[in-house]
Amino acid sequence: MKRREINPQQKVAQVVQTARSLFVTNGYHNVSIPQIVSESGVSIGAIYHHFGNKQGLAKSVHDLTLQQFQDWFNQRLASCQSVREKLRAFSDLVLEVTDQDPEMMEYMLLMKHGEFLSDVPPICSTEPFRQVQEIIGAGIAGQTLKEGDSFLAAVAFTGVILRAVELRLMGVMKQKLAKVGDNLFDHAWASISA
Amino acid sequence: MKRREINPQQKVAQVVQTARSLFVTNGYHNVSIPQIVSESGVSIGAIYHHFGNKQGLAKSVHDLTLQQFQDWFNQRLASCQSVREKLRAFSDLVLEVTDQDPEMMEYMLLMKHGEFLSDVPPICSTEPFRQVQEIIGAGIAGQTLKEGDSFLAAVAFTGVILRAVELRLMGVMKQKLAKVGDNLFDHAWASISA
DNA sequence: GTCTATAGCCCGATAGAC
DNA sequence: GTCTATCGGGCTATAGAC
Repeated sequence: MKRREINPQQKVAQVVQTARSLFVTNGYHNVSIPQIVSESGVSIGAIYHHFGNKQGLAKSVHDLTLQQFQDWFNQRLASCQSVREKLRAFSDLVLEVTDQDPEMMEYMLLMKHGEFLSDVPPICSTEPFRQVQEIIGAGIAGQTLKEGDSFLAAVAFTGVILRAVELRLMGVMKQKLAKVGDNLFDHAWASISA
Repeated sequence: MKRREINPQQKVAQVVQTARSLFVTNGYHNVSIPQIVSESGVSIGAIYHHFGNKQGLAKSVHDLTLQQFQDWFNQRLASCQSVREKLRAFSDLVLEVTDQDPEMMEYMLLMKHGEFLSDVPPICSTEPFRQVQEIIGAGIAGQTLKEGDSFLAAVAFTGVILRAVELRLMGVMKQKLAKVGDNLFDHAWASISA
């Protein structure tokens, strides 16, 4: 886990990863720089050199995390045709990430970014969620989906999926989400299909 | 707002209310006792006398808030017969509280209580949510609702409603929830009905 | 029960050697 | 670029008068 680093880029990456993990587990304000120093193995001087201050570090964590999720989503969307396939791709991605890298999902879904970062929009008004609404809007226009407001339909669809993710992250749901993916998607689809 | 208090009970209540408001707006760790002192008009000595420490104050805020929500829910349930009526009562209560006392709803839904209170179960494994699952379980047994796991169905139903609440609280949704209550309930109901 | 004053701690950030 | 040592500030909690 803590292999010796010589490359400055790897040191930076190590700090970012440690920081996200600690932020998610303990909350931003419960994490001190000295703590990040001891868990990452990078000195306080180096951290301030690279990130300026604690908030700068948080911004890096934020940007890198969101960018990665968006890249993954676009990658999967590329091989989808129908509205149903595209929404399924969203659902699958979210559930898989939750199972395999819960800290990433917890960072995106459960942290109150506004408490420590100013001028970041809520995650859910971010590109991937805009895309989901667009897909659903197209489905309504094409009469695959029930008529009505596309924003509300997107709320309903993502609500079913993301609620399960939240409950899983909070430890209320015991089983892996992969096991209930089909079932969950059926509910989500039923909430919006024509 | 800040009328002079003589009754100690009112002082306590004043502190609790101020504290919840500040916790919700700024986050627990961004709120200092001196800040609560100046906004509530109650001295630091009195606060420590009544609540022991900052966490004791947080515990009072937590218990009082949850108790109030549960009382309201039980009150409304009492006059409902069918599964659909009961679930509608849940939906209506949640949406109304969000419109009328968003701070209360934000406290319940959006705060990470585990970060500052130990040994509190997540809100969603709390009595009202247990009741919703029970109602849905009965609906499945009575074939009003689609067959399947009652926990997952409860996730789906509450997901649709609570996602809308979250988005409203985060400022992503602009309109009052009362305006979209019917629509939202239709989506939520569609996700689980037979 | 309520107040003021302050102790004691830990944090974020900086300075400056290497 | 990276490090250690340290400053200044704001916090929680306590002490003790009223």
